[in-house]
Amino acid sequence: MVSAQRATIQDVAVLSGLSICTVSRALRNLPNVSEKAHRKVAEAAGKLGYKPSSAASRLAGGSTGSIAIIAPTATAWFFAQAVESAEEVFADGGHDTVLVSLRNNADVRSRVFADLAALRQRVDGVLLLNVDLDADEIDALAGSGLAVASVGMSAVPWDNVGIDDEHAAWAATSHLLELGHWDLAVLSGRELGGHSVRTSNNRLDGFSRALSEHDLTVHPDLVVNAGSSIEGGRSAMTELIAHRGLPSALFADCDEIAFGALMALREHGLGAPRDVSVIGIDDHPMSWFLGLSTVAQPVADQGAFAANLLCERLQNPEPDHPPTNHFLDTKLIERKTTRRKRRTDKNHD
Amino acid sequence: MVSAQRATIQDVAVLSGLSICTVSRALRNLPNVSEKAHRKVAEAAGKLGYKPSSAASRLAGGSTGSIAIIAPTATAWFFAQAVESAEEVFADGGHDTVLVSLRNNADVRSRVFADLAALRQRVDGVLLLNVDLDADEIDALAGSGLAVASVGMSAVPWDNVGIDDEHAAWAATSHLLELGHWDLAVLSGRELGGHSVRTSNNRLDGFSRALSEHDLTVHPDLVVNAGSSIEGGRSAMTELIAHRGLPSALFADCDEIAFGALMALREHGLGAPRDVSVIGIDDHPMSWFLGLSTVAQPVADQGAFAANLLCERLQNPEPDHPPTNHFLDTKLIERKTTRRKRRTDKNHD
DNA sequence: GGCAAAATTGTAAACGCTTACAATCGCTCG
DNA sequence: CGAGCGATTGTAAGCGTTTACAATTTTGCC
Repeated sequence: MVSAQRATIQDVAVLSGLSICTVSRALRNLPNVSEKAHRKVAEAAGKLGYKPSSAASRLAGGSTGSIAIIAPTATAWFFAQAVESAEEVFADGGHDTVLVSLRNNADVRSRVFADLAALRQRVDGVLLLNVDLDADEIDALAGSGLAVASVGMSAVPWDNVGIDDEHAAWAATSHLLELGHWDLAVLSGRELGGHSVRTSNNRLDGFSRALSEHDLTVHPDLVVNAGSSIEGGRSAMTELIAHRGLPSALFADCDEIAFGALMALREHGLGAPRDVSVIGIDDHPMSWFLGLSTVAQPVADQGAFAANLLCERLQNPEPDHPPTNHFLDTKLIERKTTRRKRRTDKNHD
Repeated sequence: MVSAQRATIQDVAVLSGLSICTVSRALRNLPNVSEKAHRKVAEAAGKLGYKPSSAASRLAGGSTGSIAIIAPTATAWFFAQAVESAEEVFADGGHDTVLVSLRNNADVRSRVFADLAALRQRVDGVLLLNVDLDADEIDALAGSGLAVASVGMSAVPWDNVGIDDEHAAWAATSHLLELGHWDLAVLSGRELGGHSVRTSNNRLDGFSRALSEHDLTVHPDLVVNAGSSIEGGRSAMTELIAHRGLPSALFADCDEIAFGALMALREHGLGAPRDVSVIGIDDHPMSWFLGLSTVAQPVADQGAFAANLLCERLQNPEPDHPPTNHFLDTKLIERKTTRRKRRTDKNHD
């Protein structure tokens, strides 16, 4: 079957008794190929174990056979999950996935978006994970000829899937508020190495809304940037304690930040919920163990869903049905790091 | 500078007043190009913002400009770290990185290794992360024309970097033994979806050696497979407790497994070190917080180091200096989940 | 049965690069 | 001063696809 040398479309053409051109069309399911030709080509290709050369295809203007996943970082739990699930979908669809980590670095990010033509040359599409693009970048991407889908974005001219971040944060914050806490701090992940994170901004909005519904306003001293990692949460919490003192309750942008915050508390001889109530978002596998209250979100589903959307667009590029936006459900999980504020709780002023 | 249309080598040739061929050679630093030609080409290329088309290059037999990272899974902490650090090195070296997750799945794995020619067509090299290859696969890879480097392998005909897994496990186990524990169980990650994991096998060896140095032997009932995740550790521990009862101490193949084990203990109303001493390997960011004793290893360094080795091989393929094998240091960190066995400790038989 | 239109198939020219091989250049040396 | 040689540069033939466009076959209808 499979010879030492890779079979080319030429071989398939000869074996099937058709021209290269017809073979090419049959292989890509283009119209104007007879049933019979289709069969012959399929058979010949199968017999030869033929796989098209993505290099040649790409060079001639066809598809590249690969898709880029662009993520702010690859190490955070959320991204690792989303990347893996998307990679699986891509692989099953016959696409290679090229991983582009922005490494929380503004330079890297601008370099990537500065030369979309270069990217276009190497991949057919892009899956964006929680990258906060400005209007120009959105336009550039949309007009680049690349198929695009995203996770955790909004108001973008392509398919998107995510959760309602504003709502999730609102739910988490409201939970705190309903427990009687009013001196709330946020450990936000909205800024990461010079570029902002869409979801975190939305979560911050949800946080403010919950506050204002209780006639409270968010005090700048009480929102501190924490990156999006355990370490980030730890140092942000340390900073918060040092500069501002302990709040009554804490909303962490994601569970990993919350973990870091819990660590910092422990380092100060403090704990949740005794000294502060703490809530996160994610439902990381460790959260149950730590008793962390959180808002659960389906992460792998988001990655896979968006990846599927992208694959579909790639398969039939014609039908210009408008971009869709999907929200997956989240759920408040009350565990042990949040509790009703007591009169005896320490609290300044 | 940069026109709407991408500059081709042709454009550079015209602008520099040289032939395409000379430009091509100059760009790739091949011999037999005069100093002057070099300068002219560099200048023209710079002015045009020229970037070679990887598709064309690849098709014509040149490099593809990308490197594959093959990992058993992309979600485990170790792999996410290693992938990110390697990706950074590759990106800085001008390579795209295509991520191939074996998804803990034997089928996926054999599909990948069955058609290395296909892979060769799409990437210049491969970075293997803890994939346990059999002799045939090693030969196939080594003879595929792909540049190869690996993390966590050994006895392979290409550059490798890792830690001394056998020693790390020996150190962890010896620590347990020295604390007076002799009824030891292992939560091993050596089998993952039908293919084995090199490092875990080595760690198991280290475990046995430590045991035999104390005139103990490993009992089959006491090594249970745990995959390589928190969930895996949790269910493995649950199984261990159910089928065999609590051991005196536990060596977990990695910290995540240990986390899972701690969870399972908690679910049974048990805890470490009160009811079992537990130690892992990694020094995951959460380990400090949980007081997990462990053997720390530098993960990002391993990924970056191996990636650099691979890039170097790619840059000058000629010098056939033999493959190198690098061991990075590990360090036993004694925290709170391990303690001296007491006479009052529960223990069957 | 014959003709136009529609459907199918084939021809050949890109796509942008690498690389044998040929051509040229500049020297050295007898 | 010219042959001869090595260093440099150029020519042109691929690499394996895609895709206008042309050629051919089939189909529908009168």
